[in-house]
Amino acid sequence: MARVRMADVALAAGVSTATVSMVLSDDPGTRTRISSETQARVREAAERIGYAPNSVARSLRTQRSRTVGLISDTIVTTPFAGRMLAGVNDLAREHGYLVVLVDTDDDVERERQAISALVGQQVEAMIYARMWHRTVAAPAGLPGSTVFLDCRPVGDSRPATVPDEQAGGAAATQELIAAGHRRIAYVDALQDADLVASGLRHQGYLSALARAGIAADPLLHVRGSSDASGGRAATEELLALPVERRPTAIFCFNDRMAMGAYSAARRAGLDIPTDLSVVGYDDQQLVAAELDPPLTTVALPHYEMGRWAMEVALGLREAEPGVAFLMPCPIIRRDSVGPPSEPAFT
Amino acid sequence: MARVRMADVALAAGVSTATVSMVLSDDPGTRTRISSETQARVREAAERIGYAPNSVARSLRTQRSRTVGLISDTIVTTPFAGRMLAGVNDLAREHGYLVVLVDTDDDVERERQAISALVGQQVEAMIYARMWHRTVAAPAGLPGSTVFLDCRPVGDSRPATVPDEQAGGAAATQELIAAGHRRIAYVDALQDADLVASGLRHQGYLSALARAGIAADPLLHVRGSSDASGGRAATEELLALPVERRPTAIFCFNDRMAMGAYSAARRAGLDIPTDLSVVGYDDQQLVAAELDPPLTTVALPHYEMGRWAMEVALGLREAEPGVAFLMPCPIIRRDSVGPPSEPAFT
DNA sequence: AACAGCAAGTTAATCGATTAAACACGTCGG
DNA sequence: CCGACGTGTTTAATCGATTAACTTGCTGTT
Repeated sequence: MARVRMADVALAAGVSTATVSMVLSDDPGTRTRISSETQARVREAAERIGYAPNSVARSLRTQRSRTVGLISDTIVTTPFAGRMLAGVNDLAREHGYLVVLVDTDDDVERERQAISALVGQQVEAMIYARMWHRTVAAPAGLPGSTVFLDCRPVGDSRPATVPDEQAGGAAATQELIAAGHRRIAYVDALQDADLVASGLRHQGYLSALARAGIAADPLLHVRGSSDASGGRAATEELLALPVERRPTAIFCFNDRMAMGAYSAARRAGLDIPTDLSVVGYDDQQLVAAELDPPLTTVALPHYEMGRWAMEVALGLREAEPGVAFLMPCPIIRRDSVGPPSEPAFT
Repeated sequence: MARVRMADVALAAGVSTATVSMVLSDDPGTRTRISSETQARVREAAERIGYAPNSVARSLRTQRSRTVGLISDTIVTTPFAGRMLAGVNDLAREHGYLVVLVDTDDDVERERQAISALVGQQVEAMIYARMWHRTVAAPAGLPGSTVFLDCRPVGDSRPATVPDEQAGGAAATQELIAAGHRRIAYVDALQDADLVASGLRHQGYLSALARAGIAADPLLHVRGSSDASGGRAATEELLALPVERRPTAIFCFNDRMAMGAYSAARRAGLDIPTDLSVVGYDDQQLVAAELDPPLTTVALPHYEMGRWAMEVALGLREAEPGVAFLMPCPIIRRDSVGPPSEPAFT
């Protein structure tokens, strides 16, 4: 079961390995032309004895591995990972690259090991991905050709891309304003310096309100843990407000909190969207679309960010140095937004 | 920015590259012993000039790449992928292996390319994963060391692992029987030859019923599309039954269908678990636990299957040839199961 | 004195492909 | 008839590490 080498093909075709190499890597750059007769003989022989090139040897010789390394903190807990990976992977495949994946589980020592393992593998580029939008201190040892995905490296001018959370927050809020709402709550996550998304979405919310000439009511900015139970508790707090201060619409930090808002509304006997409109964030797979009614939400552009990172990594696209590329977050309209039940007057 | 090679270390330490190689790969198998003085000098030099081994060259020489290939159909659409990948990846890391990931998007031509690319990369083993439990015709070109993950190759004796769906279906049903239910429905997916899980879970359901001496009522086996809307429609069908034939508990093919069952129950004014008990399947991340009330379900052992496949691939575990290893599906108890509202009499 | 035995290294072949440079053999213009 | 040139192919160096086989210089034994 010994693998068939180029030398075997050369032997079978009665030529030298140089000829075989030139024939099989048939780019026009091959200096000299091989007679088409010889070419045919070589190809036939290669086919017949089942030759498959050894890319390890090729990589060593050419110093090009056609491989990129992807370092991520956790592929495990987030369903977004898939979309990001898919973006990276699709682009890699389209250009004949292979992706070597390492998950560090957010452990600094593992990260160090992963980086040196990938550098040792001669990866041509590296993508450093976080599964939640964060600012990070770029770890040592990352090559110059590193691209940061879903994180901003501090004091580092290498390319990076993150979602445009602020525009997304504004779009979500605008969606509610456009439906006629004036009392719009923001159900935020708990304060966390690492969770940059929370603050940015809030800024988007405030700016959309300001643009529409609506004064922000601090009572309508509530917080909870960023899961269904937190969203439910925060929403219950809002619904306990005296009726004239109560929101007619809420924008939730994420889809899981929106699930909680659905529960709270249901328990209060409120129908969505008749009595309360809800907008989420993330467009979580198998969740947002499956809620009853399906949730209007803002999508996190993971697939697009993955592609972008890979394009930059492969040098197919220039990135402005020093600033993270803000990827737009499109709003996904479903059925959880309607006009306010009592028309809003100024 | 030229990479530092072993020759540079040798020069810096005043020894030959052979010595450097022996020192740095410090396994006891190194035939001759190098004086500890020289060892120290080599290590110091390597450290000082920042030597990192070139694993491409090493792989070429040793014919061992310490790399395994993972071929999957779709990492994109399923949130399970992460758990499977995590299992594969954790084990790889623990043993110093790297994972090269290729997603074929279920395209035969891409699959062919992926296989030959991985073989060319000299991967030491290959894992062929499907994201949904299926039977597959093993594609040509896969090396003997391939392990099948979440799929059964037909007429192939290479190792494979799939979830023990039948035992899982029985466990879910048993959970409801133990709570006192006798009229237990199975909300199944639509018939689909490829979806082996559906039939197996149904068999488990039937056997648990039989074991408890409960006659299966064909009216209680309904089907719908395998998402929330299908689950909802199927559940509505069940709730439209005359009260004495109506189920007091339902076992859903998956968690998304269970979400639909929740909607249907809610709209019918039924409380879960007081008026209706529900058990799901999959333990879908960020879904099952976030429902209100949190859903009791059967977990798909993706992480464990990923580890198992990698253990077998690395030769750390023997697999019985010709039969797929059935990985147990543990039941995850949450709050959607309670006693039937009217005590069940025989 | 002769030599076995060992410790501590070194030399050089090797893995499988790529590629610059050399070579062999026409052919053609002057 | 000679050299210049073109065409088609081969030779051999190279990528960076590993490792079998060999060298060198001692020590200890008979």
